[in-house]
Amino acid sequence: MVIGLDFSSSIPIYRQLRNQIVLGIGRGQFAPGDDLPSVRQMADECGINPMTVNKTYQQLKEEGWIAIDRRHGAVILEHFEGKPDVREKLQAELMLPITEAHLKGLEKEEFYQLCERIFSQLRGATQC
Amino acid sequence: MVIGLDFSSSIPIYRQLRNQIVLGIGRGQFAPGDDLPSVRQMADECGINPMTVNKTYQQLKEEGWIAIDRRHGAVILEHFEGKPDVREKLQAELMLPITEAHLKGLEKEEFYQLCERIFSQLRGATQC
Amino acid sequence: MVIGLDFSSSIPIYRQLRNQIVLGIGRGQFAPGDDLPSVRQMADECGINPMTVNKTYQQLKEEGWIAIDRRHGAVILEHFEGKPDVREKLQAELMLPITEAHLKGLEKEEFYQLCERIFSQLRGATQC
Amino acid sequence: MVIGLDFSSSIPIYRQLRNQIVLGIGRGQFAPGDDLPSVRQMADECGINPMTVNKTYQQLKEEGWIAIDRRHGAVILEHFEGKPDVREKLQAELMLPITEAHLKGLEKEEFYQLCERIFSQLRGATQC
DNA sequence: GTGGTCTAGACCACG
DNA sequence: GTGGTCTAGACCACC
Repeated sequence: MVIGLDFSSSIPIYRQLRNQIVLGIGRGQFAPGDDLPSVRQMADECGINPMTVNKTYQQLKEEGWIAIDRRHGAVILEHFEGKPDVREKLQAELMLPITEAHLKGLEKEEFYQLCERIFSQLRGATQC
Repeated sequence: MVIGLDFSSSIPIYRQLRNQIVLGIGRGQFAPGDDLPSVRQMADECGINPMTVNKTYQQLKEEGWIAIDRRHGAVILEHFEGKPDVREKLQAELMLPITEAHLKGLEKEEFYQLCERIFSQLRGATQC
Repeated sequence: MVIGLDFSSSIPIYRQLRNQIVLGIGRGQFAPGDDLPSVRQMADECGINPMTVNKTYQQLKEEGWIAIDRRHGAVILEHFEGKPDVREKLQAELMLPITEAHLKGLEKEEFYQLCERIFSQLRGATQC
Repeated sequence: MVIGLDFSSSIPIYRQLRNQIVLGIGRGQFAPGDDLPSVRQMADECGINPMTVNKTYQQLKEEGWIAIDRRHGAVILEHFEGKPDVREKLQAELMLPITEAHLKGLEKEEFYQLCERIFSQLRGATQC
């Protein structure tokens, strides 16, 4: 797995790393039961501080994506039953990008095509 | 226009304000040609410092949403044809929320319903 | 003569107007002895405040470009013998744009071509 | 590097600082990959407020001269291939000074000598 | 240590 | 009246 980090982004590194891992799970590059690289290994690969990786892993654990086992390190979990506010959270996250894209002239159809493309890259997604 | 700011959010105030204004344009609460409240006025309304509002306005100007006329203050612009990378930006912004929602069990259909609801609130959007 | 003003520019209007008039003199659109429009007329044409035009004219007078005659209004002068620091001032003004253009990859030859083009538009310039 | 600021100039400090840094890059005093002093350090050296330096750095970042790395602060970038309108921008910037100098009697040859002198001070410039 | 944000209050130029 | 700039001093997140 290749992790792309942008050190000059305004998004903190630990958060970028977290996002990349979640996307990796979505794409099927990490399957439930898989181990994540150890904190050190990941830190070396990415050229960042182990503390930063640690923070990422703690967050992923709190969010229910992984379990951290003293003996085996971080393991991807099977079910991601997080908080039940998926819809509200999603709506809040979509509102701004959709509005901006609309104002900049993007057609709704084109928007849906784009969504389809994203869905098609997801593991186990219903193809349309 | 009522601007809702969350002072305990991790999103900077100047950015929240910027987002609220863009959403306002999307909803048609601000129409092209309209004046935005003056920096001081907006600052008073929101209970924040004028410099913070100033930063927001500068950003909106750079992004092409408004022009700051020496004589009349800030005015909403007509065309928002900014950079041609609307699609790429949108895709980058959608990737993560869609992936997360999918992994948490949200069906694609439900996702599209949610998008429709957002679109239906936009000024001049094609109703489906 | 058409005056182009940008009301959202960071350059004050009175200064933009001053620059446009100097450029007009350079192009030969205003010849020595010509009258400038009256303050009112100019203000109307440009859609700006007469006070602003007044400020421009005062500045042009101080800089030695025009004379302001109570009876005839503003007249373009023949000789523009300003302060003798033309070279130093010019060097200071050229340093930054040349450096930036160079750093952005503009070749020296291209730069000189561009200068030639500007010179060729000047009244009474030696053609090369 | 010595930064010369004129506190009585009409050009804002943050802009003067920005210009000085770009000139420094042009002269080779800052090479790609070099670190700029930290915001606080630069502020101390120049005797100005850190926020002012911050504004300069943000502007340099937006203009593509530097990147602000979360870990190491500001770094001079390698390529300055920004917007493709270098020529137009340059022309707009040269028009006025050339016109004024011409009207004040400066010969074209003298102008070119002056340009040569500026070019000769640039890092990696072709000597003529 | 770094940069990022925000405030309060001041002063200035512009129109 | 408007926006633009600057300061001093504070607090925060990140690494």
